[in-house]
Amino acid sequence: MREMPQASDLLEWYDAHARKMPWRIAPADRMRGVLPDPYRVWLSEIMLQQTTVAAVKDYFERFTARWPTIQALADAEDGDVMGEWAGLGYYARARNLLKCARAIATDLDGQFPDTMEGLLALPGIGPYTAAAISSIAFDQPATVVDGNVERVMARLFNEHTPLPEAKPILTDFATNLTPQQRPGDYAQAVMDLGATICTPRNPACGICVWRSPCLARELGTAAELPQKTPKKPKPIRYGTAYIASRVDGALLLERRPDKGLLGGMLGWPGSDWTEGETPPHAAPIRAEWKTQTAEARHTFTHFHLRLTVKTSLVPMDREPKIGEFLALEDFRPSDLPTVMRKAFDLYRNVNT
DNA sequence: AATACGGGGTC
DNA sequence: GACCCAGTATT
Repeated sequence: MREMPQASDLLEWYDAHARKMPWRIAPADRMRGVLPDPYRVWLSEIMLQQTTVAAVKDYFERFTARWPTIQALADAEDGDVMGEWAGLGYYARARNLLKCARAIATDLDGQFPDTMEGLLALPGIGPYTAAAISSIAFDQPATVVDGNVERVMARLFNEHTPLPEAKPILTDFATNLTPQQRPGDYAQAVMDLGATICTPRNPACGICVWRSPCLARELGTAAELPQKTPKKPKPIRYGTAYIASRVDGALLLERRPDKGLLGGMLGWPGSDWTEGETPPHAAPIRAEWKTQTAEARHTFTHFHLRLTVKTSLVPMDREPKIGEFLALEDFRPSDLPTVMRKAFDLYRNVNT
């Protein structure tokens, strides 16, 4: 009978090597019974969906400084929250963040649910995040299964079934390893292991605490696991964005509809983005438009975009057909999603 | 079961 | 630049 990986071994490694993060309570403090604020756990876990710790850190600091409690966030203006989220991506997360904060403030007396069922009922909280909050904030033995855990389990048990088909199998492995003692630290420990030792490429098997029970390590298959079904190539879409500057410095912007790509975010008015060529469209305001030589290039989840940028200087009394002028002092490029900021950088380079 | 949905890091 | 990474909601 093969030896099984022991949660206690992983916890011992974590006690010595836990990464410091602004939302994390150190293992020594957790062992004294200190638990983190569920609000901070929730906020960090939403930000960490599909996003690295390095990318999240500054956003987390700014959010918690500006909105220290769930009630403060629930009371925030939509545009302020979307602007603070700008650049972090997957903007439905920010829309759901507000929905969730308001639901908790309004319906739940400002208290986070401490059950999986209660958490899963909230907007933006799926199986992973519910388990993360349950284990990290409430120290309940829920099993987190993110990409790190999937990779660690696939390697420990040499599971070659490709994802996403393998998900239930890997979840089952992960569930069986989850301890009743210190489940919050354990959850953070497996994810730390995946992020720092059991990495996608060049895993550091030589210094892994689970080195000896790992089947892939023994068989030399670690680097090729987990298997994944191949992804489709990204098509190229084309479009045009219009940056109109009024003589007083105000800029013509529009709030994008709450659904779909970049939903709820501020952006430059423009055409739809389609394959082959820019579709027919009208300018958002009557003006003499100058086409920038360089195009803004940006890659989204499922397509590449080549955005033509047209700019103009318009007089004070001209009314836009689309969007609103935003005073220069009210405009911060950091409120824009990245593709819109790239377009603005193009405009700025020729107007300096 | 498949698709929509960002942005950053690595090579 | 091409390629890799990774949760939730919707359909």
